[in-house]
Amino acid sequence: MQRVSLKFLARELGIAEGTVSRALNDYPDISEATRLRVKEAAEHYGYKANQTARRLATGVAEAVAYLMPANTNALSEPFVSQLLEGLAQSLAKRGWDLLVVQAASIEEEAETIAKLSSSGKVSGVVISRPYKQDSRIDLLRKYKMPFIVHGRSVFHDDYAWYDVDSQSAFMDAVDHLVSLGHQKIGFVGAPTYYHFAQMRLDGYRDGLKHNGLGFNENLVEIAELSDDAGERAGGSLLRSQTPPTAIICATDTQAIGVLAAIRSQGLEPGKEVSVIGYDGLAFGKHTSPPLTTMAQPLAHSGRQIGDMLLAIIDGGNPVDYQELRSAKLVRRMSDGPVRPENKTLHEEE
Amino acid sequence: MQRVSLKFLARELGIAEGTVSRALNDYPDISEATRLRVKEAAEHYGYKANQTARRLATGVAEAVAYLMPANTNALSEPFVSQLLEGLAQSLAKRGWDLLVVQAASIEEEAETIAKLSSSGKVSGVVISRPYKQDSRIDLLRKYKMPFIVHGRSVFHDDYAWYDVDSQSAFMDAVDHLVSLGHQKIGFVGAPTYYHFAQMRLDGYRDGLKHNGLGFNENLVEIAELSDDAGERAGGSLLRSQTPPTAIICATDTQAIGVLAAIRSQGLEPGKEVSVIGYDGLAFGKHTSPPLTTMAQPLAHSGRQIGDMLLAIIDGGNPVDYQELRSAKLVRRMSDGPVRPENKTLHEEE
DNA sequence: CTTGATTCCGAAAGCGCTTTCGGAATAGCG
DNA sequence: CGCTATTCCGAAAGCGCTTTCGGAATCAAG
Repeated sequence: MQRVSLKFLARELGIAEGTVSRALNDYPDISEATRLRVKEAAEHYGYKANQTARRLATGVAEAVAYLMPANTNALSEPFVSQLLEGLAQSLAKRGWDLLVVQAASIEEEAETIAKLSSSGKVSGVVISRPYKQDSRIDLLRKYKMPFIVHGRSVFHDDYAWYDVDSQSAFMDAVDHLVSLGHQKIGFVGAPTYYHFAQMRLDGYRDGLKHNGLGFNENLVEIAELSDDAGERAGGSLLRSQTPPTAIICATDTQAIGVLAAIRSQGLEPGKEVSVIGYDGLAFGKHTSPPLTTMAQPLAHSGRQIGDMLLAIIDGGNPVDYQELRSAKLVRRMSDGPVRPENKTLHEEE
Repeated sequence: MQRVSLKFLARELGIAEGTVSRALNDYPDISEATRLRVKEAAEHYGYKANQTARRLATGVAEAVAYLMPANTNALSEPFVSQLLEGLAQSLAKRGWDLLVVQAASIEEEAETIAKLSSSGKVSGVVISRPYKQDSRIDLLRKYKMPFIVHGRSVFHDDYAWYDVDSQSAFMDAVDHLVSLGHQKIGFVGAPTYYHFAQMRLDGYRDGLKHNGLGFNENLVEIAELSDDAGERAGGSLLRSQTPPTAIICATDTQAIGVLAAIRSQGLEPGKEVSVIGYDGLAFGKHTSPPLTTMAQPLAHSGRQIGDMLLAIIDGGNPVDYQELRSAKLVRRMSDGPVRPENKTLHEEE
């Protein structure tokens, strides 16, 4: 495959291989004249350094890995392709590669990371959606592998991360609902081994307290990250003795399930029961009704994360690379003022 | 990073490096005894071959690349993460890597491919959504790089591909609509430089003919692959002199735009105007009304594609790896029997 | 013109693995 | 027991590149 090698170029130019290499890499001990000569020849013959050989010689992998979340489902992970896109772009500026690796299961993630760092095929990794205590983080640290976490774990002081402040986002969501007159605000959360889930729950509690509302555990349900799970959780909230007039969900995916649950109770989401999601997923525009959500700015997060990782690989101190963005409310149609006590169905368009 | 090397193992065991290597790789000229001894030691010390070195020595990259579609948008490409997931799984069985590469623009795709094959860092590539004449395919062929196409181009006899028969899917969609009494069936297509777009359009025409219906070019609109574009296209169809009573869309993403267009004309999708999408995207369950669609079986397409690619890299004849799946109608709520001439609005729940 | 400092390049030693080749040790045969 | 097959392993040559080291050639300075 590799037609023109260093050796070929060297022979062609009548100079030593090492010289060609140094010329190409702008070593200062090469005269301007031969540097030019070499570069021209390289251009002319279409020389591309064999990356594998270079890697072996230099010991730098020129590649980073993205650890795919173990059990993804298309509905809940639209962020993956965006993230990848941004990452790839960021790395491309340096000619580095992006590897996508996936552990077969949670248990194998440790092994996957071990293999990744001992094989030396990447010089950095990024992981998504950490748990409260994430063994992946410990491992990465132990192996001294540069990494950045897309999200945060409980103790996040000593590594690099990029996260959105979902805690205050959920406070904002509560504030918003309270300003609409809601008092009984339900919460559909995610499994709290995810730290983001804990933070969102905390944000919900904080919001309640901040508005002088009490925390009522009958008003919260924990559900998996799927529309179906959201629907079940929403249903049981609605069927409780004191059903909420508004429900905040940890993710948009769950929220659309809640929308369905509300409808199946014969209630109208956005009118009789408000719901607010989190993520700002594009398809929320097309749900029924369109989903009000706390949108996170995932536009260029991939690129951002890539740049941060590169900086750390270059020797930057991970602690200097901790970035907290904030989400903002995008109102669509699933939230509205609280209704009078006596619930009525289907009375108006 | 790499603590234990071949050399280390060899010294530890008091045998030659080459012997260790051959033992590990199950060469027949190694006695069972030493093979065991070596493997145990490897296990014990946690030896992992340095992949870079191995690649350089063997000349096989042990990696394949996925060429990300140039301008993705989260709504239209939920398939990417699924595909990647399957690909990664398939490759993992062999310990190979999955690279994700993205060309900055269409123009640079050629260069990207050239670089990919001359750098020797991958032994195969997969591309998605080919054009009718796709220069990427020509290039890949020219470089003798094993590849598989996710989709097909016009001339698809001599390379490997995995595709869904959208042409007959669209015939089926027309059949279905006709059986519901529809005669004026509109079509929102995709730009026909995509071959899939052409095939879907053809399928639509075939379906019309098959049902004795004439092709009326006023009933077809071509739109980009986005919800907004779909909405515009749907709107102009609806505002024409002979508005369709049903609209088939080349993609689900466009279809949800069409749903919106119908509503904004004061019409009720699924009742007054039927719409059928294509893709079977999960979020179609949550649109309003839930989207009827021709679902493609993308469940394990990634794994399938990975296996095919591996087979070709192993020397398989690409022509033997052409796989055509079929899509099937999943009825949700956006299709229904044709309404009487005089359109009435909002008359029933 | 000699000497010491510079500039520039060739030679060679790796990086960690694979693979070929040849030969020592062992086995099989007459 | 001598001879040819086998079995098994050590040695060494790469893979294509980087990087160190030293020396030839050029320069500046005395």
